[in-house]
Amino acid sequence: MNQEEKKKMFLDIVEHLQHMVQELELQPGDRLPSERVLTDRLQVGRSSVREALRALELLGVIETKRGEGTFLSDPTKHRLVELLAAFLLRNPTTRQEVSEVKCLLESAQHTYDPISTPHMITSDDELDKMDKKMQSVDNRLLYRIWKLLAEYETAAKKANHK
Amino acid sequence: MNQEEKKKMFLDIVEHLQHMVQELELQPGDRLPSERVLTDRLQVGRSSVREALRALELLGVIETKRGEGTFLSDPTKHRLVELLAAFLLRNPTTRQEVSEVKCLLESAQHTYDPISTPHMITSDDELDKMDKKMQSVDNRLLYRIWKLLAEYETAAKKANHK
DNA sequence: TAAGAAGATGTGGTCAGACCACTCCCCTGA
DNA sequence: TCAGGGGAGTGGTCTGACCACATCTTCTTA
Repeated sequence: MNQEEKKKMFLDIVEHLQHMVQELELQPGDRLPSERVLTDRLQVGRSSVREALRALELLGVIETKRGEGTFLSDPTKHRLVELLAAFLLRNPTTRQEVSEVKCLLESAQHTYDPISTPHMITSDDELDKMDKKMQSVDNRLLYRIWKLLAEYETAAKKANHK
Repeated sequence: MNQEEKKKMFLDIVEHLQHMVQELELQPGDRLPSERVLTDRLQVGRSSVREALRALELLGVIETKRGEGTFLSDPTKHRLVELLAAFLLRNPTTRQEVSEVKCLLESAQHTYDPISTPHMITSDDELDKMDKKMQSVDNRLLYRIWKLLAEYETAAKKANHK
């Protein structure tokens, strides 16, 4: 049956906030409704609202200032990198791998060219092939980072087409 | 003065949990202490503990089962991408940066050579210069990933010398 | 004796209320 | 005019109280 109904409150609230940001077209720096207002509007306990807000804060999606309120934060301040690290570096990662990826990034300072976007991947099939190629490179860390970025790019593309 | 002290409780707890996982070498599927035990052990309110746990749950780091407990989940199942995507997608700069770094990593499949580790950085001074260079590349994501790896590398080196 | 029922215990889920610390703004009085 | 005080609003935290659910224990009964 519909055992899907039993979603957790704080997840509902996270979704609700996502929609709110989208529909009101809130910009970075804009203020969100206060915790008490949300509590009242959503008819849930304040603790549930806070659990949702704190989760988003950990992501770096929002910022809170005591005595002032909750604000949508600058998208460039997301914590993708730090959180990434917490996950990826927890897996067995050799220093060798870290050094290699680091050197690879350093090479960018010479070749960097924002204009050229060589060979954009378009089809799922193509993405699959690239995945296999990347996976075959003997550096798990490299692959994991790439994979994550690829997923992110895919998600971005979908949202854009919409 | 040290106004840095005023870190938020739930962030402290998140860190504490990260360390706990690391030091006890908990594996995916292992159970974490119950909310009440953590409350007692850390001498904080249960609500603060829950805010930290819910944040980690949103990330997919942990899973909770009512009546049973809180468990460390499979790191590959994190929900970083969907979550961040929902909020950050509309920022063209972010998207651009993701694509660029991804392409850069893809270039590795041709040039990859595990043996050559060109020009290992050794001194702090050298690291500083490289930092400035990387920072000047017009891609914040690239810089942040590099920075993180550099820090990791440094930490690993120290731990090794010790 | 063995199977089932009932209770005890422990866990996460949620809510309500109470303070605290801080920021902002308006209003008063010198 | 302007410096100061105080109220109102906001996030930060703690406590206690339930509920729903899972597991283990114990007791009852066939």
